[in-house]
Amino acid sequence: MANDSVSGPKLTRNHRLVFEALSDAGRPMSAYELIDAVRPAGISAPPTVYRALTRLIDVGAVHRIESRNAFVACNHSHAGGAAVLLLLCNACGKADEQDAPDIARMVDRLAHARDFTIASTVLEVQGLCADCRSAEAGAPV
Amino acid sequence: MANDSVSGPKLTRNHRLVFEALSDAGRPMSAYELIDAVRPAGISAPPTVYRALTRLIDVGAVHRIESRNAFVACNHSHAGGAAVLLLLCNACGKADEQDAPDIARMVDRLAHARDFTIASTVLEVQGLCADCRSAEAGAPV
DNA sequence: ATACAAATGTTATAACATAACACCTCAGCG
DNA sequence: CGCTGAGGTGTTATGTTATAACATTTGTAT
Repeated sequence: MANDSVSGPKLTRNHRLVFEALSDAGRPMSAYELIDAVRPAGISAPPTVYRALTRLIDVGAVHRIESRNAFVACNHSHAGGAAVLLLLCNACGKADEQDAPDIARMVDRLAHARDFTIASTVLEVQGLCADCRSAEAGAPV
Repeated sequence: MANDSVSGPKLTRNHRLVFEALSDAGRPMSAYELIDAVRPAGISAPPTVYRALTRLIDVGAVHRIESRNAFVACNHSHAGGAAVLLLLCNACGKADEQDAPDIARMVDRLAHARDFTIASTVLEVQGLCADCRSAEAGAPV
């Protein structure tokens, strides 16, 4: 687990419960899957989980996957809050978070050339991860 | 309008109605805004509009904006079906579609280095467009 | 102790999207 | 002509994702 202690701002019990559920899963989860996961701890209302997610995203401990309406625990050093590229496998569902400062820089440059002020950046790729591709090749139907 | 005649595969009346509504708007619309827009033409059920959107996205006439659950008519030459970068203004709501073959190439390269096979790519940037930024600077409160 | 800011609990509902199935339309063909 | 099959459409219902609104509690500083 890379982010056991998100040190900066204080996180509450709810925040920690949600983060740990997501982190333990090791894969993206929908908000409602997460609700199911923390229900045993007594959380069962959507707003509670959505609030925790919003907070965790703010502090950089969680990423939202826009193209899936899902969330994933950040496993990544976060050098400077730069944009991150997510490789999303359509077969196993895993999300592989990549640092891509060079790509982020080109996006910045393009935006700047258009006089566009960036607030946030979404870089997501869907496809087949290495494992699933070899599995598919090796074990046909 | 760049895409008045999406020549390739045959589009039906419904497809055209939906595309024209979206194209005429000149901005992103949600599926349900689109339903309202085509209701006068007799379309009023979500599946009808979603089916048209799916088709239009397949033929490249429409883009889905993942970070907004919205759709926008493509205004763009589509050289080779390469990924496109969307600049999304949080103030006026407009979507500015940019060709970014260099960025797409770097994404491809990174994915390839990770043995990841790309099916599709989402590149979206949220922020303030040039117009809205000057408006904000010039007319405070 | 008190008072304020932030987080939480709770109910209800809004917004986005699809399953399932019946019917229609039209091209191709005997 | 009339059959047939594929793709599109209409319709109903429901599933999934997300937030509004407001009462209550908790944590913290004074």
